[in-house]
Amino acid sequence: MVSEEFCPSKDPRVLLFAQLSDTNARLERQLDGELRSRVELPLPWFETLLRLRQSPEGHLTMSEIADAIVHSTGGTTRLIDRMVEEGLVERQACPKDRRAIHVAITESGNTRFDEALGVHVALLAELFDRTLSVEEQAQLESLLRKLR
Amino acid sequence: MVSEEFCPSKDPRVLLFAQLSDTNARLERQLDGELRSRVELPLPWFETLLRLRQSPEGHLTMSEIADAIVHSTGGTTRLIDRMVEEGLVERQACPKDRRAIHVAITESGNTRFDEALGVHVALLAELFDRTLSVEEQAQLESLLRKLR
DNA sequence: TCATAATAGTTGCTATTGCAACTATTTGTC
DNA sequence: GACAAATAGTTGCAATAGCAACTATTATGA
Repeated sequence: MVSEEFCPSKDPRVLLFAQLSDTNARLERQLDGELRSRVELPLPWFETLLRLRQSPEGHLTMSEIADAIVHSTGGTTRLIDRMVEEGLVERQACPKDRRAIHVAITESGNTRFDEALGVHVALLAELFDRTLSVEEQAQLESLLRKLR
Repeated sequence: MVSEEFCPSKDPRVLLFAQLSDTNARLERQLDGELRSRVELPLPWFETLLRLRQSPEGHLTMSEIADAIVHSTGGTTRLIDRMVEEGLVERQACPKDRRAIHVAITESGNTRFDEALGVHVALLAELFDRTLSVEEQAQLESLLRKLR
């Protein structure tokens, strides 16, 4: 029995972080499960493909991917290894810097990603629209962006 | 080059989830690093101790912990194994249900947690207060709670 | 220019986690 | 009360990720 009058474990910032972490963990778990069972694409693969799609050049270096998906570079090497093996992305030489490697989506990767995106958007629409208005969603996005 | 006019990978809900996931990942990474280097307590251990502290009874069952920290029960078993080995928590028989196990913080666990909480709160204060007003922090917490 | 430092990526090793199968106990139903 | 179903927890196994050490290439600067 440790509860006291003044309890820093109930500091509003501690609770805010706990809420952020918890909400995100549940969301990611659900999305990951859905993506795996419906299109056999783990969430980290999906996120990687998403970033590649969002990139104007159509490719990213290993380090850019690592930063975008918040992985170590070592972890990213293995992740891309697996995705290459599955034929979703390919490594290309970077003409400007021979240390660097461009990772680009393949045709097959584009197809798989489109399927996955459908599942992803459908589930997000379901979850977000059920609990938050469009204005609240925008507000939440804005607050998170500030925080980052 | 895959960018098109109409691009569902820029759907506001996709961007909101990306923002949530990214913000959380960076925060967790920083907190984990800080907790490990300053008090040698990985973030999942900290979160477990936090939940135990917040619990009115002073103890939780394995399943309650698993749910609280969003882990599988198998993963939670191992996590608690390691924490027991480190002397931070202990397993106690549950008098009401012989299948269940009560996990409680030890004295040593309380001490370690208090140190960790100091580090945790300091870093959160730094990060949150630099980017968000108190009202915004409350607003963010409220939106996340709704979403969960 | 040449040496030094910084950067990009990979690899060996280890730690953590999830899933599915399993045991033990409790609950529900007839 | 007895059997089936549900629940609590653990374990074997495999997958994923991080860290530190390493190679290769590029940038810096005396």
